[in-house]
Amino acid sequence: MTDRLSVIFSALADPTRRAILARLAEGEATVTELAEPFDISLPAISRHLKVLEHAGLISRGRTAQWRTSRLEAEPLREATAWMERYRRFWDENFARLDAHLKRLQEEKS
Amino acid sequence: MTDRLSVIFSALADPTRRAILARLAEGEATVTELAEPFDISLPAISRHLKVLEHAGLISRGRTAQWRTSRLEAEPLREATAWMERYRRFWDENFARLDAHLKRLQEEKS
DNA sequence: AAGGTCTTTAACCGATCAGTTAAGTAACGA
DNA sequence: TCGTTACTTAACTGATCGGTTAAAGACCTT
Repeated sequence: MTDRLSVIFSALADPTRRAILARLAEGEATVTELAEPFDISLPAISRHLKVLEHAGLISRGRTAQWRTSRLEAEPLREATAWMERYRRFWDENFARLDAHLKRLQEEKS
Repeated sequence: MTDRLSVIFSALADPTRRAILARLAEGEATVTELAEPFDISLPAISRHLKVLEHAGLISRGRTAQWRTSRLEAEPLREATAWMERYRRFWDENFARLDAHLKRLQEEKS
């Protein structure tokens, strides 16, 4: 389980970690702020953050004694890209949508 | 870890299971066929299939002594939908793309 | 009914996971 | 320098995970 996608998906497999990401979508936050909504200890949160950081889903900074976390969604793009391969299996309008996206691509160039 | 998304993401967190899904994208297959590329025992594959089935990522049928698996990508749609919330954090062209998709929606109605 | 093929279940094992408490580290403020 | 706030590391625990081998089902063929 050393590959990138596995690390990303298993980071996302935990509801606490997904909730942390949701919170971070609203802006940077310190460890204590992130811990506040949960009924688990700070060390537990600290390790969740380490998992998210390891997956590249957050980056961390230090300001005085506070360690701030910041959302980095690039891994989500990778995970989404992997799933896109299966889009035709669920999306009836895939062909149409695909055409639109292709058009958009062409517009850009 | 009883929620649907967690079950889906942890099913996807294993490379063997993702490879099985990739194989199934090419069509239905029996357990032995699915096991063939891997260097692990049949019971191990059998349990991977149970995990995928439990996540709703495959459905299974019986034909004589063969149990065929079939890709069901709906959970991938759900997972993608969850990640979409973060799209603006990675996709520079999100606004533009979003506009296009909205236009597509309106066309449909 | 007996034997063969395909698959699952059971029992076990070592590793990893998510949590705990207790102790350690880092930076500030008096 | 001492105390306080913020966070991490260490050591432990019980549960889950991914694999194994051995035995049990399920269905076909003869």
